[in-house]
Amino acid sequence: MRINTESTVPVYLQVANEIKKNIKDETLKSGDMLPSDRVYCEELGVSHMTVKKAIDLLANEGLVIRKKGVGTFIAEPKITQSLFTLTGFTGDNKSPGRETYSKVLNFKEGHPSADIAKKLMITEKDSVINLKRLRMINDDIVALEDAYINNKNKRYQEIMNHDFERESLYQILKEKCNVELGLAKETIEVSSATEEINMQMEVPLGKPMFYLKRISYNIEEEPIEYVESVYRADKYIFSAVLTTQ
Amino acid sequence: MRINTESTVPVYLQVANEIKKNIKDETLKSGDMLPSDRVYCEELGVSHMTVKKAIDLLANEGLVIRKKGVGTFIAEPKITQSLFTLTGFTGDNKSPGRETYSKVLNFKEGHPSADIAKKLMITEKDSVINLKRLRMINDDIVALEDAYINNKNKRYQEIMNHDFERESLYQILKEKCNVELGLAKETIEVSSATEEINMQMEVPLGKPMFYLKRISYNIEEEPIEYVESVYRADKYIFSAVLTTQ
DNA sequence: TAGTGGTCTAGACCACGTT
DNA sequence: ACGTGGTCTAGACCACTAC
Repeated sequence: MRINTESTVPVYLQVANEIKKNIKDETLKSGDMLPSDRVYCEELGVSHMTVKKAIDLLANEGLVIRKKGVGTFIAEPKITQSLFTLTGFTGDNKSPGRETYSKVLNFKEGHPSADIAKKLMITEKDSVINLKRLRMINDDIVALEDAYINNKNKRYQEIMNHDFERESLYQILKEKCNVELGLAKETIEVSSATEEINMQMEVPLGKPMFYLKRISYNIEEEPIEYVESVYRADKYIFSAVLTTQ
Repeated sequence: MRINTESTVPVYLQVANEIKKNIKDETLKSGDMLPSDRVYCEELGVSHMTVKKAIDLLANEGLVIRKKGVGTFIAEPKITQSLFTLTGFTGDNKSPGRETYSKVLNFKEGHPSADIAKKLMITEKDSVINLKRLRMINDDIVALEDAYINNKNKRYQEIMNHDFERESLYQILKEKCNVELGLAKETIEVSSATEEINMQMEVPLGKPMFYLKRISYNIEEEPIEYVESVYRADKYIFSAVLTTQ
């Protein structure tokens, strides 16, 4: 690997591109540890900050994973998840060699904020159930899901009797609450990891993340659920099937 | 604005959060110019690199726009585009006060690469039409679209007679080539701006971008078009309507 | 010419995980 | 204790834009 200091291409980009090539060539393979930042510094005659900027770029793209105090590793390929089915996380990711589970961070019944009430088309005096879960695949935290279920007239109180580390919310809604979900409206944008996300998802501050918002409706077109989710953009590819209508 | 050097929260994040607050408070409004990096340095007693890191974070989220040699400005709200309709860019963004147009970067008939041929289910000897366009909204470049149209047996040769700075590809396919599009399969991921994107879209290197890939099929389920697009993640929100099937 | 953001350095210190 | 990545500095130089 050589650096061309005459080039108009910034040094950090030249470094990033070289490492990218090695990943595509499979000179560096999934799981391999990269030489440390300091090694690159000496080898290329470049400063620490410049090497860091190069490798951080790759980390943001999900090509590489940085572990503080350990090293930098070539990442596994991204996970593809369908946007198009309402089966939720558990259903979407059931495939061999991939174990999915959840960690419940918050689970309680209460009253909605003005914002949530509006989205569920209920009042602030009605009941909602908040279920906040970390979503894991093979011990990696890949998403944080914060769901608010429209529990007007306590009709879905049954939900509180279940354990959502093991059970699927959609399945309980369907089988125990007789909810037939119709459609859902979703938005997807990119933002960077906040302090809260940094703490709870163990993701570096400022890393680009997918932010999804979804309102799910039953077949009577009544809003049942509002969810805000954050997915790791370095691990996820979303897929969708579009129609001409 | 004050910096707490005792805090475990990095200085650059404290700076970013303070500016974020000012944007949400509307102390700083859409279009306003921020104080320059150097002003923040002096005011906060912090180095250039640290201030830059803070403001770059906001730029990556699309809250702020940096213009070299000019200054940093509060951004307009993001644009929402539906994933769910196959009407394409022109159709999606037709709304009052928003003028959309395209700049053609490449438009020619030829033979596909092995990769493109496979996706269109044709051979490398068949004909494809490549149409590469910059997509603009009110003079801003918001996307780069690189489309390959399956022109096997030269059946859609008519396409070459049109001007796609003005006309819509989907409309020509429908009206002039009698193509009835059925469904399309799309994937969405996040990656960072390459050198090519930096040059053609006038976007800073390494900025997170949406990368979309789409294969569109006619109602006989024959692949008609393969498109790779790059959208500015700081300007776009995608929306979709999901069904239980 | 003056001011802006973008890149880069050489060195410092920290927090973390492994040994 | 050692090596890792993460943060920060003080200063340098560049390319770009506006005046």
